Amino acid sequence: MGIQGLLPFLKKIHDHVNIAKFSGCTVAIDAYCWLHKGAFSCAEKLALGEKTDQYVYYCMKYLEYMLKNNLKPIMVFDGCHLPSKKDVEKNRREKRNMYKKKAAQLLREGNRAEARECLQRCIDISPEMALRLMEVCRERGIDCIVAPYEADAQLALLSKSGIAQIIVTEDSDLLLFGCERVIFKMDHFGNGVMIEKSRLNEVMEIQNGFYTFDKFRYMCILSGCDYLPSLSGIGLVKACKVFKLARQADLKTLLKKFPTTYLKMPLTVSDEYIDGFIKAYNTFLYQLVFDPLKKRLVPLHDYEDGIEPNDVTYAGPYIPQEKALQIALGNINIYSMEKFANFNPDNFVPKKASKKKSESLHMLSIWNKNYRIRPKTHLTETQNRPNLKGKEVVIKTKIHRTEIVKPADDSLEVKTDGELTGMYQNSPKRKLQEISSSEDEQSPCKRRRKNSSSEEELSPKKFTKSPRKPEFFSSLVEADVDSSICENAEEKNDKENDIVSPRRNRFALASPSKKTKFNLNAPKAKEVVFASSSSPCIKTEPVAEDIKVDQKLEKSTSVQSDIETKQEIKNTLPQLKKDNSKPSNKSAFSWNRFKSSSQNSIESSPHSRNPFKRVVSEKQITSTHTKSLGPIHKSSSEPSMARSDSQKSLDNLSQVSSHSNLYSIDSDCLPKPEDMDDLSDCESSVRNSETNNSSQNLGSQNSSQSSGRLTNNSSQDISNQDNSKSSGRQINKVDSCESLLSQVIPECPEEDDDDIIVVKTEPGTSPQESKVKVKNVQKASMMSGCRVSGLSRGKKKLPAVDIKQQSLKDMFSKFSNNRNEKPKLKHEKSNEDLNATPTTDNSVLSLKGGIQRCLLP
DNA sequence: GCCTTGTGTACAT
DNA sequence: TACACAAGGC
Repeated sequence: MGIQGLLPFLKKIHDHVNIAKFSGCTVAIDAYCWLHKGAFSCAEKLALGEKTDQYVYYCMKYLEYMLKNNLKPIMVFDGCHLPSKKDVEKNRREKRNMYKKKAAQLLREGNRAEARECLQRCIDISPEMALRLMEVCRERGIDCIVAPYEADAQLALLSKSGIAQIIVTEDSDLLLFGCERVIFKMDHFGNGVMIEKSRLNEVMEIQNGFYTFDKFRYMCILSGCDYLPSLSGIGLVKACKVFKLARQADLKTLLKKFPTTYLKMPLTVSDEYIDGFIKAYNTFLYQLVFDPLKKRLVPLHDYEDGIEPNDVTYAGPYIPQEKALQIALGNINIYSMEKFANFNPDNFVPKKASKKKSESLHMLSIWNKNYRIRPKTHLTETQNRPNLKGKEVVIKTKIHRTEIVKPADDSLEVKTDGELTGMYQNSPKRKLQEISSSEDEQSPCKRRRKNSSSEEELSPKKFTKSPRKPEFFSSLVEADVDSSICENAEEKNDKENDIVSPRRNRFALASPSKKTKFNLNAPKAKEVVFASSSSPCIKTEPVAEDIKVDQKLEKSTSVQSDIETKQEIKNTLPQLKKDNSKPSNKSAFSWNRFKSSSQNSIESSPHSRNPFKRVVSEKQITSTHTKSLGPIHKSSSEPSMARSDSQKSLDNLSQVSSHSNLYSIDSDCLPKPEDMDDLSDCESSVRNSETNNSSQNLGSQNSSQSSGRLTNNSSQDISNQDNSKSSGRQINKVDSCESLLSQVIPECPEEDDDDIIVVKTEPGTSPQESKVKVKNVQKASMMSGCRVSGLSRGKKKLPAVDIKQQSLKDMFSKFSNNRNEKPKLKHEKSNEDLNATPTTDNSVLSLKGGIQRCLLP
């Protein structure tokens, strides 16, 4: 989700680049983004449980481009769900389930196109899919790492530690985590939008010296992030205004008074919101990540004095080191927490890795003992660009043919002088002139700014248009530019100029009108605390729940669902030749996960706690204060608020405000690592209670199903479900969904002898009545000359697929060719027949469009 | 008029 | 997941 509207908000500092320019660098990639996009193209197959590698090929296209351009990609995968993000994940899961139900309903109604849309919306990337991609990547010599929690934080670690110089993602959160350079919206040809951390101040328009990265982070959190919903009526613009005007106020006081002081809004900020704010901030700071070089689980940033790991378990409960390593290597299924691979980097030899041996140690695998981080000198040049004034240098600049300036109707349009000037200045020829011209006294930064407005009007692919790129990248990459150039005296001048250059902070020279009204010397003690905690600004649902409990409960629910499924199959499918009782985990449409996903029984767990409920013990207050507090009313005269200062000022709040223990989130309210080992008892008790609940519900559900009626408004039901409903109700909901799908399974009046698969249509009906046959599949496939998914020609039986997936397949196939005129084949009915009384005969034939192919003359 | 918020749509092939 | 757009509040 990220920060809503952040990327458009940062448009001013969008830098259109091609990643090939970073040749020789390491690129860390948010693998989930590509997987998700790749899965989009094969959503149906995934939903139907068919084997496909389409999403792998999709990702490899990007990676091949990078390898070709001498980049070292590191694929970073998501790990366990973070307790802080539990609500977000739950909502996503519910949405996916809703769309699954909707898809089934639409298929039943014959609306295949819309059903496909729904299936695309309920794409879920399973650990198995991630594993498949990892396997292919490793064969190609590409490093992969699974984050203990969020890939975002893991990517940030790679950036922070210097392992990766560039991050590729679609998630704007990466900027909050502090990544130096992030490329968004990258296409297969490496074109994307780069945002640099060092330029964020240009957007916030904060006076020179008053900007800190923390302010940017505060702004984003205030506007609403994954860990904290925004206050009503507060978006990025208003949040920016607040931190633009605010100077030395400590955070808690600032949050209390900002609506009236800076925004003139009648908004009351509750203490709960402020607590949530601090937690969100800490989650960005201290989320647990895996350091591949130390091979240890570490917080993204070192804990400040006064903060103990147990205080911030919402940023990721501790995981034992060996387990964390196995997760990082991709050997543990992060859903089931069971081992499902056995990758050992010490023994592994990639088969298809590039044979070209690099001498650079930073190009080795990060798991290799000889791996070394790429020297920083190459990249610092990008920040302190050499002043080329008076220098004669040879610059190699690759002109990328990918840029096509679409003439559109330019020729027909009447251009203004400004536009024409802009076009001229942006023409490639002109740019080369600019670069090579030593007479141009403008700094690269000034040129860039000058042209930025006209760039907007020209081309959708602006990356090659930016006049800053050639010298920027040539300094970074091309060896022809003497790197020592930036070490001479002129660099010093440049640095001095940089202070006032627009590159650093174009708003640094604030006009008098922009002067802050904020009194820098106002003592914090005088800040008025607007005491009102009654505002229902934020949800106070538990977030810091133990992830282990979550996983175990999820598992236990899925065990329960397995039991139910098996029982159903036992009762209704005596003739089933293969055991389908265990739904395929490989499917994005996995019923196992579908069922387990609706669990919210954790809320009823004795271990679930409300982190917002604060119980402050005297011991904690003492420890927090003695450890972390500086002078209480220290009024810094320094304009720049360093992180440690802000941290201290935050700590000070706990004394000033009535709410003590600001930083020390009460450990009594949060699960501790040692708690995690004691939860197995909880698991069994919860499982038992769920079994009871579900069995009762199952009974009632069956009785309602036996009436032969569909709960037609089931999709509405699910969307209207109150989150606070009991676990029993949740299971009921799942059952109702199951019933829906059981209803969509087609019936066939005919009987035949070969290869019969029987699936349940309705509970209570006899197997004989509910038989649906797939007739002579092999014959049909051979006759038609088409390939039937999952069925080799030598085989006679259908592949063992989940029954409900099979039913969906049937539904799909029934409606897949409705619009296509085609002659009848043997065993095949007309379209009208299909619509009237669908049979699975056709479904087998028409899978994967095989019908069309076999009809070719 | 500015800003937030909700809805619809594209994403790949 | 992000963007574009429209509606609605202030």
